[in-house]
Amino acid sequence: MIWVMDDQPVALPTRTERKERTRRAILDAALTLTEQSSLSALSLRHVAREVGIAPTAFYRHFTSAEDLGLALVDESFSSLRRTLRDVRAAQPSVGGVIGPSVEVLVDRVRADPEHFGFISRERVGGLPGVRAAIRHELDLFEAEIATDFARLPGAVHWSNDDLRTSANLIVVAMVAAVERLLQGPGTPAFEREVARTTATQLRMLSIGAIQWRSRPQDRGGSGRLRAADDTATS
Amino acid sequence: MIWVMDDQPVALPTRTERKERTRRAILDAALTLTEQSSLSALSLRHVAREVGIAPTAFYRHFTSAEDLGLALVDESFSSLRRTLRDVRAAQPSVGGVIGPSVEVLVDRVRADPEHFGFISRERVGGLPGVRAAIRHELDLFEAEIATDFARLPGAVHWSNDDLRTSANLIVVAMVAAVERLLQGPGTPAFEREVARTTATQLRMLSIGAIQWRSRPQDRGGSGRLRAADDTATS
DNA sequence: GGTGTCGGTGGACACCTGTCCACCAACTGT
DNA sequence: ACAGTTGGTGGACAGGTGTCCACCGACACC
Repeated sequence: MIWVMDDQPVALPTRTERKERTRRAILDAALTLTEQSSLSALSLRHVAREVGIAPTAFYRHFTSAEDLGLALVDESFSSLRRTLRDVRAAQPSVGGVIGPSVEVLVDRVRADPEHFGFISRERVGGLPGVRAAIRHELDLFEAEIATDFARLPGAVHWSNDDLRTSANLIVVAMVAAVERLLQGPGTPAFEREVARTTATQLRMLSIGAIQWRSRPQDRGGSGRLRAADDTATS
Repeated sequence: MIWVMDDQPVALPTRTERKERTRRAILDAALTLTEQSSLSALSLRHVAREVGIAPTAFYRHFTSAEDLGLALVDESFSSLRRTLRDVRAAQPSVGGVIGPSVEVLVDRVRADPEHFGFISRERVGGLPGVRAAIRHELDLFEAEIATDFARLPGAVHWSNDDLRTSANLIVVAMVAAVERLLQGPGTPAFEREVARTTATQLRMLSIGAIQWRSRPQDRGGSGRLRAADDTATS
């Protein structure tokens, strides 16, 4: 590998710097190469060719494709996790946090579609270890949302089960929003439409969750199915 | 290929029957072989070996792997579509349809996890044609649910946008339920837990959707973001 | 009863795959 | 200044891949 800048060889950076650089190049190459397929179908030789190194040099950085995948999962979530935590911390109310959260999510997806595409693809059907890592991250996120709910005034009477159940659907809706963003056209109008739809869904859900939990017979999370199935009609 | 039954050669079935039989065998083999990976990573030779035919014989039945995938999509949805339609037709109310629908879904997934696994894996990141076919099926389903909503008394005032938005989240929640069923342990207790959670989510959502739509300022689906973001708090 | 259709065969083609190995050159710490 | 660590090389290996081709033999139809 030759290091040039402005067509002139530059002072060679330190060894660890160079290693970090090729590591990044491998991660980026893997990200672009899995754009149209999945990590399990990723060819190690393709990555090497894209990066410009010999195939075996890959093993100097990652022990396996799964190892690479785990690094990508970590990378993908770290920035989003931080950003969303900031947003939620700045907003005291559930209703107030929905708009900004969705906006942040849409912004992040636009800024870095490769990482989100990778996550949404490997979330199902990828290598088991990678899949588990993604599920763990989403579970953490779900738990954080449930904690937010629990902090609301009057939340002391809500069961943990129902907290997790509603938080789960929120995460599911956000994942679905990301998938819609990635599969649809990248136009600003489409992004706005998805943001609007998702925000509406989350608001519907929080309204319903609050009404639902305020029913006395549902406190305690006993697991019993509701006797009256048609409470939501008319 | 040799046709035997009870260790005795039987009367050979007609040619079209035999063709249909190997076609089925190919579909089944593809289904079991993609269980751990994705269709795009499916080896045509593996399928042939599993079925017990020469690799090239595959082309007598399908022109490509994508062709095979489309057949599997069709197969996967046809039975579920029929069953769910029957359930919804038999129940006049939204709340009343939730329990049976979830039960039917769980039953179908238990009865045929391979097909549902295939769908949930190929829904994202698979071959583009297959992905599009799955999305189309889910869109149809979403439209049917929206139509059901529209038939409810008082629904004339609801905007089409909001109908689709809530129907979309219902489909999303059901897809997520299927994924949870497939990734978790197949125990009856777990299945009951998922069914209970999903039913709760759908009920929360329908309650919220009804409350949401009854607000005058939200009729018409103009696309304007709500001015008051914290309507759902306290 | 003869003829043509058709599901299936098996070999060959050119290419791609992950991983092992010995080797190298240059950066690093002493 | 030297020895050791280390990122990267390139060839070789034993397989695996999709697809083309000529060919076969039995069922289907006139």
